[in-house]
Amino acid sequence: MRLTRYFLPVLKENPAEAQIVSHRLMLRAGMIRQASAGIYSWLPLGFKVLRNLENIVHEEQIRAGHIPMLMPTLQSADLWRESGRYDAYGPEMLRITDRHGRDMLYGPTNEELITDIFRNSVRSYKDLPLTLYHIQWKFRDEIRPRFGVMRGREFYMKDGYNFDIDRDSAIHAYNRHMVSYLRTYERMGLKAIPMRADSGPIGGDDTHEFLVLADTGESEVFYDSAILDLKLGERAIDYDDRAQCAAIREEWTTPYARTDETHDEALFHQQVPEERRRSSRAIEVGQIFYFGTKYSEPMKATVVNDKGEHVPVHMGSHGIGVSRLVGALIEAFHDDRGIIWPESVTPFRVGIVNLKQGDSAADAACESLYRELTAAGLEPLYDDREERAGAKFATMDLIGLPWRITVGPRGLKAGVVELTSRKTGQSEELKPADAIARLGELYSGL
RNA sequence: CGGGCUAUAGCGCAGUCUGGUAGCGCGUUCGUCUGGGGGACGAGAGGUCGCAGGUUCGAAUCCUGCUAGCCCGACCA
Repeated sequence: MRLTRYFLPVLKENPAEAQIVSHRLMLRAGMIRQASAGIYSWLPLGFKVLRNLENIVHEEQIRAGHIPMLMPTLQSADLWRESGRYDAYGPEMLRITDRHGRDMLYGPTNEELITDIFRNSVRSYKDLPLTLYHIQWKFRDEIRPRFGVMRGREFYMKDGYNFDIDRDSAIHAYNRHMVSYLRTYERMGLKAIPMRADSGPIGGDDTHEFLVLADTGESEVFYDSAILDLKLGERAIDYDDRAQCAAIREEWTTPYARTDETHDEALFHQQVPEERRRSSRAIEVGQIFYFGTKYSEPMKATVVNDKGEHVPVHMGSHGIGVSRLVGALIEAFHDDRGIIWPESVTPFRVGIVNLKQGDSAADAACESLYRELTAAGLEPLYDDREERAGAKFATMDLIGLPWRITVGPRGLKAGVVELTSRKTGQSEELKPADAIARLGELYSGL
């Protein structure tokens, strides 16, 4: 993409309403604009990041054997009356009446709808296990939206629902989700810690939240620093292997890690030596639940088991806040000049800065780099504006592309361009072809 | 929902107390010079002063009502 043909309305000054760094940077980098309280338009740059995150989530869900679908944002109140949550959910649920006077709602979550779909189509235990998910906009009419997309009223969320014949099988689904979530966050470059949590209005017995440590987080957390060393890395995972998934859950949930809701100071001291005790702020980016037959019983979602008996299915639900993750990533990866995207989620893989627009050698070198990077799938953003070097650098630093190729007459005389890491600020001078090859290596596997 | 605050050009703000030609910085447009970290000079464009009503010869400014947004708290992916 050429910057002169893109839509990137960056701001030099901080908008007054933005208090925390991710909100400020998303506004300044032209990623979002507020439409009303807690509701945002996603401008092209922000939309690209959102899509990248969504793709990672899809890939990891599908890898775990979960099946994508799409449910509507608007739902009928009838199903919610059936589960008893129409009244229980309270004013946080946005209620709407259609022209016929029917009660509708903008879905804050989808347990009822998915359970309805399931019970109308699945009859036999032979169709289980089944995990369906979708990524869809949700609306929760928060009392006080804030922090930009981290705490919006409208938000984009992956929510999935597993249906299993018995508790053991549903617990495997729970463990499998934990593993796939760990992998998802790891791919985004994030360290997300599963913590024992409260189940809240969704209800259930077993639940973990995934938290990313950040000073601006809304939750207070307590954990054993040893958990920070855990990594899935490249290990082969068989999502059908119950023992392996259970072992990974064990590995990640053995070290003490709890939110303030479930924190037990005495237990914390008993289990964790003082030098490894940590407390911090953190951002919740996902949660998994096992809730057994809480919805299947009232909504009569049953299957026939191998003995010919009708039994309610065991369910769980699992969510990843995709739009919130954009904010969480920025909270985790930024400096005083702007955002620093991990390679796996960056909106463009490399920025090309032409230091002297209009200089025939510089222009030609940039055009050729632009063509070749594009052809190599290394999606570049070419700053071809008539701006001075400083302004171009400032823009690149702000929007946070991990790599930058700087092209100027001075270097071109020696036949080199400069490849710079946004993260470290370190540069190396390379021939253009070598810079492209180097970027190919840096992005291999992504 | 309790407490605090804000609303004036795309963004950041002054002007409101004490009513009288709507301003500044950044951005933006055109031109010239510049050219390796938000450059300089010159010339422009851009505003129903959140909305409605009232007081007044005259309202961004005073009065009344409303709306929207932000911050702290309780609540939440």
